[in-house]
Amino acid sequence: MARLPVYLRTLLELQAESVSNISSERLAEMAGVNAAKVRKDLSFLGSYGTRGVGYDVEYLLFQMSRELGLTKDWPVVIVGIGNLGAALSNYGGFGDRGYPVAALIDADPSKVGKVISGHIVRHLDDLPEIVTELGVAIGVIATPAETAQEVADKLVAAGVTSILNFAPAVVSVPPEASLRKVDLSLELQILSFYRQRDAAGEGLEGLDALDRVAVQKSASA
Amino acid sequence: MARLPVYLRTLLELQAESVSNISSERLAEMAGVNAAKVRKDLSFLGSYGTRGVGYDVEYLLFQMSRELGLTKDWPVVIVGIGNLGAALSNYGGFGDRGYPVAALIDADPSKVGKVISGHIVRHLDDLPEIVTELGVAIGVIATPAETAQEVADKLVAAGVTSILNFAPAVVSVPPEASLRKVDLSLELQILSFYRQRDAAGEGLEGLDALDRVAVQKSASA
DNA sequence: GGTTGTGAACAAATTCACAGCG
DNA sequence: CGCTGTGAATTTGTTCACAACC
Repeated sequence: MARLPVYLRTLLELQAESVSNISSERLAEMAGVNAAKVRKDLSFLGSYGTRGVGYDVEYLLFQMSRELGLTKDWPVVIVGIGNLGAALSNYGGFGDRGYPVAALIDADPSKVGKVISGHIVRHLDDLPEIVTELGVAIGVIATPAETAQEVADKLVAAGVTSILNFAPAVVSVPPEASLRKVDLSLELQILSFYRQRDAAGEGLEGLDALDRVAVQKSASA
Repeated sequence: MARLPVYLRTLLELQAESVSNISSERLAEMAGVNAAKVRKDLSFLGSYGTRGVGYDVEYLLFQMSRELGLTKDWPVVIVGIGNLGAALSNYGGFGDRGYPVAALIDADPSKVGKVISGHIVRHLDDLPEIVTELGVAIGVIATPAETAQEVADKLVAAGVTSILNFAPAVVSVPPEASLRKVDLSLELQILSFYRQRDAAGEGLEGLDALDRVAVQKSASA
């Protein structure tokens, strides 16, 4: 369930504020969803709430972290050290949250050996050894679109079955692997599409109330 | 419709290969979706196909670009020049696709005035003037979670009604604005969740066939 | 013959609404 | 009495299947 991480984040905020107990209603409000949905989603993990009272923040966090596999680190390898790859390797948000960058990979010999954000760039051919040595769990594809599928295949062959794809291309993986994608220009195109619609109608005629609610939904989940 | 940009990208590939005509079946295969869905989605734009023949790539591209608002540039302002903000400003993918970075903004006086990726960082207080001067259409939030809502409010107040949020926080905007979000750690958490499930079952018991198909779906759309 | 466009059938996701429990 | 957990109702999204058309 793609919404669990959102609840997790909200619960962490509550914990930081020393809130010990929370109702589905308040949690829903903070997470920006419907209360019934929160209860359905949480009941998927088991019955961790107390009727008439709500959910114990601490206990729910524990159960959820366990379920989300956050009790251990998941080393990440970034393939494709162009602008975006270099940017991601320098982005602290991964390591802080249990996804340390274990290695940087590129196929371009002129990049191999360079040090970027404290990591030596290694060659794509060494991928199998790197994965084994460093226990890589997740592969991030930041290559141009043309090579994305090839890199995905090599990641899977090397035993990396969780892949996050930033390349603007349709990539497919065998059923034993999981793939998620983030396409930045695609997000911008969707935004300018809605913007265009709004402007065209000089108001909101082009978009009905339901569409407008949809606009506010997550770009990803 | 969040799938239109995917079709657009596919059509651009076809155009590059000088393919002049395409059936919904082939287009569906390339875009990784069902053929009926392609036809439904495209018919939403109008009747641009020819029965027994297919769709004219060039003509469909023209109509789609118009619909997606890609006939003009949409200047982008990036707010929050930390690791991620700096990374995004240096990422060429925006400008290349019609979303030039018009300005960089931060609230930290020690960052204001610095030159990053060829842009002078300006102060958040100057946002209204910057938006008007440079015709900013889209705001990208790359601040910490705590300030994301405040920045969104200021963007909307300054007249920026299309916002892409990278901060790991729930941000709400008034109905006249559109918001999409990209949360990188959230994507990783979802991936490690699936990975955990796979490992737990030592096979695929924890996940049925339908779930596995869902795993391969887009992380965003 | 081949392919679109679309109503009808189906499936999934969301929301409602309330019984059951603390 | 309040809030969870969940079956039923509703809405939304997808896929099927075929008539209409080139």
